Amino acid sequence: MARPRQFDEDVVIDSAREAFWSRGVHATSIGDLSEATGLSVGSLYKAFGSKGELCARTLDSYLEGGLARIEAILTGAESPVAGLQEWLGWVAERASSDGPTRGCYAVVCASELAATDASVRRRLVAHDERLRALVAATIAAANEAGELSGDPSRGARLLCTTVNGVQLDGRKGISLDDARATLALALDALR
Amino acid sequence: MARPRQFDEDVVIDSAREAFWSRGVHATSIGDLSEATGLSVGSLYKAFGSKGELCARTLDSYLEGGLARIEAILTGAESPVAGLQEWLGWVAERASSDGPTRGCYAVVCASELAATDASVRRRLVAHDERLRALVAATIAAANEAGELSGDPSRGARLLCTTVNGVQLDGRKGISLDDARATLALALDALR
DNA sequence: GGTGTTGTGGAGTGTTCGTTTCCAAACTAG
DNA sequence: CTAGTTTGGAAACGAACACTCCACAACACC
Repeated sequence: MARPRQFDEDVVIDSAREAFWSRGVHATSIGDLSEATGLSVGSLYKAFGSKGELCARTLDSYLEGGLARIEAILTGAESPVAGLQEWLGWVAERASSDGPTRGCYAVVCASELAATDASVRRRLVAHDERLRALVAATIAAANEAGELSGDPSRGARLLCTTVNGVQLDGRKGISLDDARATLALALDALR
Repeated sequence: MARPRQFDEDVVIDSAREAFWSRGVHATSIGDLSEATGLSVGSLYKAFGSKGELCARTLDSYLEGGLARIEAILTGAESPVAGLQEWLGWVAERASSDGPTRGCYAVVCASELAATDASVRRRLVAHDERLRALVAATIAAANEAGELSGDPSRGARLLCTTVNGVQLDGRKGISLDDARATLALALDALR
């Protein structure tokens, strides 16, 4: 009954996230977003309401996609420990690629927004809990298989925290080898 | 020969850091800084040149003070491992105190500025290296004493990365017990 | 093909930003 | 006391910000 959209919302969200990610959230202006997405300022506002809401959308899709990806890795591997290793390897590659402007988008949002924006903080905390639960379940399965030992929930916390730390290192620049070695050592702590 | 300053530069820097820390660097305006420090806008500019330079000063003094503190803890303890434990305990307390607006100031600067400001990045990388060297030396000493084993430089990287991760967790909110347990587990990986 | 509805994009909104300027007050040295 | 210098602070600057509005274009429906 009316003119259809000329853009794919998901594509726009991905482009916007790229912009937020590389420059930082506060340092990215609406003009930057317009340039990055190819949409005019007016269209951005009509589609997403505000800069904050657009940012929230980019974070949500990032978290959701990441969690699904991790779940696929963990459940698709040959053994629980192999799954964990594959996940950590994937993290190491992400953290060390593309120079110092990368790291984890959630980490960027956490340190820039979590202190002032309660809804972002809630989102991040909820995601952390889901991820930790996922990892803890995998560790528990590895324990049953005799591959690991120790408290799954504490182990999950160590792994997730170290993963975040490595991604923060990635923001400052870290080599693939260093990232891999650090994460492997953290996994060793659970044996 | 002229009117003396009515403020202590170090006190002003500390106040400015508090403001940057709680609100985020980009989200803190000159007006906020003027209110936090008690100095007028003009005086701030006369004394520090620009917002960026003032921020750099707050980061430098933070890094320097932190490193000195850690060195004192590590060298003043009864044994190398006791020193590491004391350091990690101190980190856990800092990360879990004062609600979700804390965490590590260096982490805030890293994720907000490191991607775009090369001089900040260099500063942070240099500090990381000095801290890792300090920790690696302590681990090496612990190895000699038979308290720990394994490669000191990799162990230092794990500890420092996990410390940063815990401080990032602190930004989102973490309990003292969780912070302590996570760091203790990381230290266990070096046994 | 006309009609109605929605998407689009650019010009324009008021606000706030970081920064500068200016001047009077405050203080020291002689 | 006086001359000389620096501080402190209010007002003002242009630029950039997030956001709005409106005329027009593009399509679905009848």
